[in-house]
Amino acid sequence: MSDSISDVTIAKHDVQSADCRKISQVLARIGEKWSVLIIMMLSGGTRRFSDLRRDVDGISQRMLTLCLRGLERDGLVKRTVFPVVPPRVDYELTALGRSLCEPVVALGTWARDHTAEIDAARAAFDQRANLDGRRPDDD
Amino acid sequence: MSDSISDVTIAKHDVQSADCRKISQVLARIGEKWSVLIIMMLSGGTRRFSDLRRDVDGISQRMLTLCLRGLERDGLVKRTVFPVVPPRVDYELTALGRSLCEPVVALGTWARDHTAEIDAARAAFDQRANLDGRRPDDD
DNA sequence: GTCAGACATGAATGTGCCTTCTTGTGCGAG
DNA sequence: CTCGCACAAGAAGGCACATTCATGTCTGAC
Repeated sequence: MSDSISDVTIAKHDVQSADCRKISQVLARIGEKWSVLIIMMLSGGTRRFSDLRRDVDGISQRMLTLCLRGLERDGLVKRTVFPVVPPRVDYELTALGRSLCEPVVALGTWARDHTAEIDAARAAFDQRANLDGRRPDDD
Repeated sequence: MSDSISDVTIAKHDVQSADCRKISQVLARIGEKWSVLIIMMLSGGTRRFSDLRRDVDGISQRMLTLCLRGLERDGLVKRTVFPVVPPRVDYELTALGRSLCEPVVALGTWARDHTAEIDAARAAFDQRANLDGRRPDDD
């Protein structure tokens, strides 16, 4: 195994996996618990903090703040502070954020269409694991 | 706020957010660190454990095992054990797993195309945060 | 007997998201 | 003065994924 062959192989592979790793990072971010909910809500237009808070079932003020901050940091969301009292803060998707909606919707469509299959697979897997009392085998 | 209006509003909203939550769960799963790498590798055809181990830079035997088991449980991957010594175990995408590749690739394309923007947004956000020594404002 | 190969798993630890609870800010109303 | 409003943030703890290290399994070769 000469260095030149090893370099070529690794270099080629790195290019591929660098893409995959970036995918993975993006997925990890938008896969955070509240991200998609919030992105999809903002896809309908600018919303103020309290609107979002009320409409996202189960989210706390704290989590909403954190999530919005993360999305803002990624450039997906724009935050607008109004110099009024009581304070008012609006959030809207940026162009980047809006461009993310399509692939997210596509993935969401896939998830919705295949939920039953995934759940069934999990149930079957767990049943096989329980029956065997160990790792299920295919032999 | 009568019960009927409240019920209608909540019911309608739950339907939407139930979808979003399922999306979020799926995203969280495939957003796990190694999932996409492994899915995309298997998209090229059946691979044996040790092949995957060698080709995924940085993954340990342990993490590969765990990740593959998770994907198998979700029905995305099929595991085939050969009754030979030394042991041989092959993994391949199921039809479900293959159907996932398209949306994942679409999202990956988006991520690759917008990496620079996200990175720039992050840098800008962090710089604003540092300059202000506090929460950046848009006023 | 030991060792190797290929894969799976147990145990302990680290990390980061998630959550709850609490406090802070800046004004106006009473 | 206290309280309310709308939003942001600090502190502490929980939980699950990720990691490292070690061990286990089943055979064949030596």
